[in-house]
Formats: sequence, C-alpha cells, structure tokens
Amino acid sequence: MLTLTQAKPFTSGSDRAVPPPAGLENSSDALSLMGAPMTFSRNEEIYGESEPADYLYKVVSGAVRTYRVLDDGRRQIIAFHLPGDMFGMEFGDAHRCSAEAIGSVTVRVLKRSAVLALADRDSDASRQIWEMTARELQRAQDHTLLLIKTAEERLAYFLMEMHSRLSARNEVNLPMPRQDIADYLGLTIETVSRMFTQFEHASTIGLSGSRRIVLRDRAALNRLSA
Amino acid sequence: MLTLTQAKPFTSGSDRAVPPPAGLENSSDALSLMGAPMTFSRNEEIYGESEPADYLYKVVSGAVRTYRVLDDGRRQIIAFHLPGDMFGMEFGDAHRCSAEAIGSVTVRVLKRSAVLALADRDSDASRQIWEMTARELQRAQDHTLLLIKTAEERLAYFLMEMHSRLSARNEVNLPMPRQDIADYLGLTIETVSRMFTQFEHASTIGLSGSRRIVLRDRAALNRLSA
DNA sequence: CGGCGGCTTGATCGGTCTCAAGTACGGTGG
DNA sequence: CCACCGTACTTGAGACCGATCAAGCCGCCG
Repeated sequence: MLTLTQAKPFTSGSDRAVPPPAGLENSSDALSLMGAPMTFSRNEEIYGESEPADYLYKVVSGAVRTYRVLDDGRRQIIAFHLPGDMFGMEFGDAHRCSAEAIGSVTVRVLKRSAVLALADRDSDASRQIWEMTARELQRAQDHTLLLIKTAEERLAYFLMEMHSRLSARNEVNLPMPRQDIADYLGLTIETVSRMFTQFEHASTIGLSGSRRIVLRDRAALNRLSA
Repeated sequence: MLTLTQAKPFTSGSDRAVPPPAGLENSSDALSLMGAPMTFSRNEEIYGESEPADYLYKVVSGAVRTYRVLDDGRRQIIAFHLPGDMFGMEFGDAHRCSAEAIGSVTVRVLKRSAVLALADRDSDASRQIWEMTARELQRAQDHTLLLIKTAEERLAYFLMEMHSRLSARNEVNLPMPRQDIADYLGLTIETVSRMFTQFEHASTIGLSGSRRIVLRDRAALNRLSA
C-alpha cells in the first residue's frame, strides 16, 4: 500500500487499491450501516481532487484532512474529519477536495451509487444525505467567519471547536500537526506557534508536548473566539 | 417552471446571455409552484439571523445580500443573490444569516413547509433541494479559498465571478456598493477602492462611475484570480 | 446652489508573513 | 542505554500588506 513518509506531492496517487465494499443496499438506514473497513497510514492519500467520487467514507478511528491547493502551492484545509464523521459525499461525480490520512486512520467505505439509489426511493435516507450536506455548509460558513478574525481569535475558536468534538474533560489531544492547523486557519505555522506560546504564557492553556493541550481558562477562550 | 438556481463558479471565457442554468429542468412539475411576488426597498431586511425559516425566496429582479455579524460589528457577507438565485433554505428551523435587499428587489416567496412536504414524497424535488444546498456548499468552499488570497487576487476573482453571473459582453454592472464588496472579500472599503484604482491604472479594467466596470483585460484578471 | 452619502486618496500604524536560527522530540541503530 | 538523525516545533528580527485615521472629491437630488 502506498505510504508517503513525507509531505505529499500534488500528484494524485493512482496506485492505491480500493476494494469496493460488499453489499450494503439492504437496510433502510443506509447511512449508518457500515461498509468495508479500510486503513490508511500517515499522510496517505484517500482520494484526490477531481478524481471520480465513487465512494464515501466514515471515519472509525484517526483523523482525516480534506483540502484544496492553489496553483502556487498555498494549501487551504477545508475540514478535519474525526471519528464518526462522514466525508467524500459530493453532488457532482468528482471530488472537489483531496483527502489524506493525518495519522493512521481506519474508515468504512460506502459505494456512492448505492447510497444515491437508496436515496431515490427512501425519503429518510434522502433527508439524511441532505442533512449531511447542510451540516457541512454550516461548517463552511462558520469557517468563512473565522477567516476574517485575528490570529488570536482564530486559534481560540479552533481550540474550542476541537474541544467540543474530542472532549476529554479540560484536555484536548490534537491529532494534527501545527502546519495543518495553520492551513486550516489561514495563518502561517510560525504565527500559530506564537499564539500557542502566548496562550500558555497567559495561563489560558497548558502544553504537555505540542499536541496535548490543557484548557485552563475556557471562559477566556470562549470570549476570544466570539 | 421553477428551477432551483444557485450561483455557479465562473467559467472563464465565453459570454453567456443571462443564465438559464442547465441541468435540472427535468424536475417534477410539482415544484413549479410559484410563490407570491413581493418587493423590498433598498437596505430593507428580508429576514434576520435566527428568525424562524418559514419561507424561502427566489430573486426576480435586483440583488440580495446574506450576511452575519460578529459581536464587535464586523460583518461578513456570505453571498450575493442575483436574479434566478434562491436563498433562505435552511436545514434547521431558523435562518443562519440575515438577508437584505441591496437595491430595490422583487422576490417570489415559497412556503418552506410545502417544499419540504413535497420533497418527502417526490424524490426529484428532494434531489433538487439537495442540489441547491450542495451548490451553496461549493460556493462557500470557494469563498474560503478566496479569503486566503491577496487583496488583488480577491478583487480579480470577484470581478470574474460577477462577470460570469451578470455578463453583458465585457461589462459588469455591479449592483452593490463598495462596502458590500469589502465585506464579501474580507477587506476594508479603502483597500477595495485602491484595488479598483490600481486595476484601472493598469488598464485591466475601465470605470464609468463606480458601479459600471469594463473588463479590458480578462486574461489578466483570470490569471490573478487563480 | 448646498448638502449628504458614496467613493477615492494620502499618511501612518500594526499584525502577520518571511527569512533564519535554534530547540525538543520520537525513532533507529549501535 | 546512548548517539544520532530527521521532523516538528519554537523563537527572533525585519519587511510588507492591508488596516486605520483623516481629508478631500464626486455625483446626485433637494
């Protein structure tokens, strides 16, 4: 299986094996029934931009980033997908983002055509697909609002968001490196790092290693992320 | 016949006459129900954030802005809605943006509950609603990409987008004031104004009044907006 | 003709980027 | 267990782009 130990090239990997999942059309609750499990290793591409969108995915463990790159190499991370999240559902036939495993990732793979066919005759399934898209839209609009804020506000918002999605008491265990955070927030890695340091110095957070964050003053973070 | 139209990403080249969007005319006739016409005057609110989303709207003439404001007053325009576009469809029961008439606007108003009820028994209608949301999602993601670019790139992109949606040969007649453009692009009004001046000085565009733009060098704009 | 709102222009400020070292960490092999 | 390496992260100094503050200008409508 393809394993990129280094920053991925912009070329899409064509040599990955995608075993189509076996029968999944039989239930009326299509979106929660599980497809075939599949694992990807760190930085491995799950699919590339403008590749045919034949499958959709549900994260079992690990984290996935979807992103787009501009001609000059600037990268914008569109979303992080955590356990329980689905991704890869498109309206058209091609993916509009690339998707990569951040660390080791296990996903379940569903055949898009089967899901669409089901949606055509089951209004509940259809509604679920709509809901999934609508949620992503909300997220995208929130993201837009984020990008007009200051660096401090962006990182505060990010920490609160991650806390709410991963919460273990007052601690957050970030699955992604600083560069991913930077590309998600529209900042440079240096600015992100400085903001972490600034929050720590202000006792707003505590750091044990770069990925393990203790939220010491959630009220302050909340205020900043407004 | 009602077609659920959303802004499509601009395609460089080709002058098109005012867009009868391709692709979804084969909808069920049930969705052709036309709502009651209604007019709003300049800067009049059509609905507010977190109001109940009982209706959706289709622009007949004029232009509408949907936006959200942060606590400190910063405003982010989420989208401009031009003739043919629909807006106001939400997954939840409350609007997530405010909507205002930019100038004089005529819209047709549809009852949300009726559209949803229809979607529940008509898979074509259901699919159309999904498509509408999916297009908005695409737009939102493109918007996100926009916000990581430079001021020059943002304005170039904006002009190309408006051209593709309003195109009259090489001219664009902007329906919105500078402040709206600034709030859409995440810039200040001064920066937007300076960029217009810069483009004019470089003969990339021509200005007759502040709203009427002649695109003198679309190739340059396209290159910049990449 | 006068006033007002929308737009442009200028001067300066400041937040974030850029460029450049330097440091901590996790893995690997001796 | 340690030495080493590469990657991720932090820190610093300086430049730059867009924001801010402040006039001035234009067009429109009374």
